[in-house]
Amino acid sequence: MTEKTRLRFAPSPTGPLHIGGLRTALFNYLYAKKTNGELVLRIEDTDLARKVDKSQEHIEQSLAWAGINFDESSSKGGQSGPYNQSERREIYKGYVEKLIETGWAYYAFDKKEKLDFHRADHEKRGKKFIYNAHNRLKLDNSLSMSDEEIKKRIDKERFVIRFKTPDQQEVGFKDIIRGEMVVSTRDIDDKILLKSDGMPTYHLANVVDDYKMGITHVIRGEEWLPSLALHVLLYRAFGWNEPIFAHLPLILKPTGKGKLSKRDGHKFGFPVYAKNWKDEKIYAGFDESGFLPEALVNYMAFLGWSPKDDKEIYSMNELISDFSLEKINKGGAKFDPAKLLWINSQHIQALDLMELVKICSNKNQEIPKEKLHDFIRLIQPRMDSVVGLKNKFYYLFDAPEINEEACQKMINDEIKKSINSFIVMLKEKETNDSSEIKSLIQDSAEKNSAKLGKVMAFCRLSIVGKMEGPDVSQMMAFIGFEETVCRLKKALS
RNA sequence: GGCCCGUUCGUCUAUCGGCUAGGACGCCAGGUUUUCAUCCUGGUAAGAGGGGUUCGAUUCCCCUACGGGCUACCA
Repeated sequence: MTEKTRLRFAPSPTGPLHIGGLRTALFNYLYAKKTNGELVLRIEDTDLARKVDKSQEHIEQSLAWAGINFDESSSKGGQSGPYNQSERREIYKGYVEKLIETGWAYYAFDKKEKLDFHRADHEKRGKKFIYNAHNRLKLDNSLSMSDEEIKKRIDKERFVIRFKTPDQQEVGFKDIIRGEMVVSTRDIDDKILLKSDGMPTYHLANVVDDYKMGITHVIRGEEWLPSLALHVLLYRAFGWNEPIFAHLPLILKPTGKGKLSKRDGHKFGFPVYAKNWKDEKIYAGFDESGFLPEALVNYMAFLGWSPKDDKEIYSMNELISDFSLEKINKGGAKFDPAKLLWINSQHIQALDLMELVKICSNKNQEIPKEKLHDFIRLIQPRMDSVVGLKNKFYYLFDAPEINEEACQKMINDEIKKSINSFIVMLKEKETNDSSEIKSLIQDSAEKNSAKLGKVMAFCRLSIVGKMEGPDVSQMMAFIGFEETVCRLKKALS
């Protein structure tokens, strides 16, 4: 029983990797690491028509950015390859033939139009057309044909291979998150296993690959729960032990209801992708929007999972050590951009200054390199994003517009005198040292019997244009005494 | 429509029959900083509804409501 755990993340390359997929990948990664197991990246590209160029690349880059590393994948190699399902046709073909031999599958020649008609017709009468024991003998398949006829037809006709769902049977199985479940085969149809283009459907490919790749735990989204019974039946038809299943709750839209979709990010004004995705438009990624990968990972882990205690700010390694499948909950979780931002700010605050400077350096090219270090030191406590810094703290680079009304309101004779004497002292001293500047302000306020708080406030208004920003004397030191004098004079006039 | 899954403060969640229902984000108020932010302290606010089971139900069971997922030669 000391079998090594093996997990997999198996996205389909039909577009960019969004946060739901990333969260599934993360939970697989966390559990694999937690149990000293292995993680496989498998690409489920069996639908040629829906395959999107650059998608696989985007998926791999996103995962790498988030710090989710794989032991085996198409780019990394491994013992269980190939890792793209499109390269595994022969494997599936072999297994599906076994199913035919053992009577678990059969050929079907039904035309799509005919099936569509049955479905529409049933719906009209308030019924549900289901292709299984209920009516399969009335349809165009190999179940009522001689071997000879079957051979003849598969030689010249397009066909699919369907699973022969057992009749009226209760299938029992277990999901780690939901517990025991029972489904009647009456409600399961004879799913297509092999499509007419020779490609497997998800159900077949998934089961075969999970078996062939030695997967011990399948952690995937809740949207797969309805087909779990089918998958279990497939394992049993092959005579294989099924892995342990865990179906994760869905990530929902922040407002209203429903599964968070790819378009929602655009609609609500926050990213849903790890990294930018370009097609006709550019869809923002968390990376390019100023989120730290550790922060996103931290937030995602809390969407559907919680630790034993109240700790909330986690590094990846801490997540690994505290993670457990048992603490995953059942209900869907709404995506909350405000909380993500807070977690991001917490991770930024915890960062070493040099490291933060390095990160910001790449993402804020418009800020002169020689100023970056002092700038970041100044603003770190009020950062919640690592991009758009110059825009947010523009007054540290360019003189802001003077708010005359506010200046008028605030000023009086004592303050005016204090500021003037401060200007004189500053010009004389020519200092850019913040503590020296601070004592100059104090001196000038004292000499003119002005309240230091008021003088400070007026300085702030002059430097920033409004009542925000870092410490006054530190800002003055940053913009330099000449610029400081200039802004103060402007505010006085 | 059918099948499946779910439902605790606005949001993420704790509670595994004893609850004055705890924490975090957000919001509000105060404090620290003779300035701003960080930070600290406090406040706000919840177990969908109805039946059972039980000495006792947020917790277990049933029904209803609501939400979601699936229902393709998509994954």
